Amino acid sequence: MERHQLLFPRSTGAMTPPSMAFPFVFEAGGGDRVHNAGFGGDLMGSSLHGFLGLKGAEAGMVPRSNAEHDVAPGSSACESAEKTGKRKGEKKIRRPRIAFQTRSQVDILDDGYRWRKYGQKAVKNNRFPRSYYRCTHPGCNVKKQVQRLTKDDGVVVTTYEGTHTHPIQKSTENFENILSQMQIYPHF
DNA sequence: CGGTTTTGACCTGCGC
DNA sequence: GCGCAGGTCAAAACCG
Repeated sequence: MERHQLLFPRSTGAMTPPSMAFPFVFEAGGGDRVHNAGFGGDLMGSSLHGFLGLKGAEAGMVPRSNAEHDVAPGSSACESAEKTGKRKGEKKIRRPRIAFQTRSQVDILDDGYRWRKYGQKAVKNNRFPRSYYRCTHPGCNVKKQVQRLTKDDGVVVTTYEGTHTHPIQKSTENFENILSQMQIYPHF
């Protein structure tokens, strides 16, 4: 698999079938600098309603078998507990996840939220480590994973998990440029 | 000095 | 049951 799948969880309540997933690649700034891109804000209200909002979404999981050796969503999310001190005995909470690719020289695209890195891990079948970030806003448990593709180190896969419970924290006007350059691949 | 990053250890789920 | 791989914690280091 080359392209990562972007999942738009629907409100149907049914598990989103893999066929609904489509790769989602946008390229920004000719691959030069992307770090001023920002999500959220107007984005949610216009072009991609619910992109990071994911209101009421539930599914968004890709079956492990579908992901094979690919990055992000295949990783079956152990994300077990909410890490409030204990890890065991809690049920699995599956949050909506969105994964997409960007072509960028930098790993971190600035989506307008503040993120704190809490881990980095080498993953199999990938030369590049995966980085784990959490939204620093109090009470907001949104996480994201960032990983560069082995096959194309110009491509960064970002996986968002969860819903921001607060407004975006800084201007996202740059991101609209990204959106306008966004490329959606209807098949993969 | 407060917030962020780094990094090794630890925990959990899954496949064999 | 065991080992592997992925995800998270937490202390120390780093930086503005």
